[in-house]
Amino acid sequence: MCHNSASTSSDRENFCFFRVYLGLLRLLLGGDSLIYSKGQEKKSVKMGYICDFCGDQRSMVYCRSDAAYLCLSCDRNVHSANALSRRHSRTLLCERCNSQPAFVRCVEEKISLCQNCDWLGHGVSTSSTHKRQAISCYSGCPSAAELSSIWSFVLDIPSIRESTCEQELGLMSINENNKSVGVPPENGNVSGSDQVTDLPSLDKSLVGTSSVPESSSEPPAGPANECLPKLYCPAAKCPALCEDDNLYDDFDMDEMDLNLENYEELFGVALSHSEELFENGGFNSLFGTKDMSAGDSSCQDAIAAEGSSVGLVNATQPACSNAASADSILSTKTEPILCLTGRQAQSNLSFSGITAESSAADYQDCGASSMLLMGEPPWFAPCPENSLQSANRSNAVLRYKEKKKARKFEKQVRYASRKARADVRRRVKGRFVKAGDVYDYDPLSTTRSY
DNA sequence: TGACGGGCCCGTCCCACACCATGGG
DNA sequence: AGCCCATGGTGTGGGACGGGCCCGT
Repeated sequence: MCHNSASTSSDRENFCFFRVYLGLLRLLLGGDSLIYSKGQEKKSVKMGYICDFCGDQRSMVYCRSDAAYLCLSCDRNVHSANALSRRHSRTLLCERCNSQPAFVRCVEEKISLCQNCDWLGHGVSTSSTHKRQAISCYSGCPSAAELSSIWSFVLDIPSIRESTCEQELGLMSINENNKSVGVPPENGNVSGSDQVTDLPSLDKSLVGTSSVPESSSEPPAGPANECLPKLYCPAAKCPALCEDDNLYDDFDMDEMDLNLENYEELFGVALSHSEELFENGGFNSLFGTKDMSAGDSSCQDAIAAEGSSVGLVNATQPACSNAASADSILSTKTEPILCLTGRQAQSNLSFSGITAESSAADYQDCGASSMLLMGEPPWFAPCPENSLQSANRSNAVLRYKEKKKARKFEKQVRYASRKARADVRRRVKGRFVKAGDVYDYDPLSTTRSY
């Protein structure tokens, strides 16, 4: 049942705005429960939020940008409205509390859990040894099958498996990047992307470091790397983003802004084919010009800033981190599929695959997330402030603003002959005058006829 | 009575646009 | 043969912005 399948595109766009407004109301009124009627609140407590859009189905995913709880059908419907809504990062809802975004999936219990529920369920019991997978965010309008490609367990979830709105698949494309956080194949037998049983390196990796040797210019070998083949970008292929710490100097905003044409290609074709481009080495073309230009200038700036801050860490990881940054443009936010045990690094884990120190500012600059404007949701891990990176970012913003201010939109003269004639034409108060009439400005002699 | 916040007004700055005659396309 | 339009410097209108003032709490 998909009662809103006939809703118009404008309905869906209006819904996005409505969700931002609703999210603001939620914040102002002090909690979700105040938004819902008593009956609804009761319902939400007992069986989870109902879909904010159709108000009928149980919500399955949470959209941060819209601050919306949606069933899968409405999720696709709403987020297929336009290119911007397709970029919204969504994730599964916690199957235990049904109110917060799922953070990991317990393989043993086959249940998706938010941080709190994960902590409550696995923190101090024998179940703490349960293998758990980090749950990826996604954007675009993936089908259940596509979701299963980023969440291997997705078909375990009946409501996803039974999703009935497949008719809209034509509108949808998933843009996953399967971003790796660089967990090394410690035991040498980690198969696929799932079976990592420890987290010692996770902490670092999630804040921008990488277990990949710095000197390596090739994708790190090993099974763990298999989760990022579409994302990895050799430094040589994206020098502006990867090569050195002087990222901002190489990052030419002018070029970016001058390539703002052809949005259709940017958001339509390029977006849906980002996966191909990654595979075919088109990463540079994506991030070097067109796709990055697709974002607004502040967004580009945010990307540059984040790229720089991450770039301080090492030369390889930025390729991934920048991709993760740019995924706000490419609509490709996915976490690596990791299997977690223990409690390590939990406090540093960031939702949606964005490092803690970068996510807030980036999203705010991009204007993409109403959640950020309204304050972090309670499940959002606290962001340890890195003063150095903040300074770098501030400097980058300043440089960008200076550059933008100094930018000259030089007029393209199509007819040089006309320009030559205009350059010698006499004027009165800037206006051309007839030949022989009095003038107050002669470009050739600066004399006046009166 | 002083402090504070919000609303209103005014001055300044900035930007976009119209205006003009002419001649090449 | 005739129409269209691009060309550049200046004036002008309107919006943005900030500071000051007033009023209510």
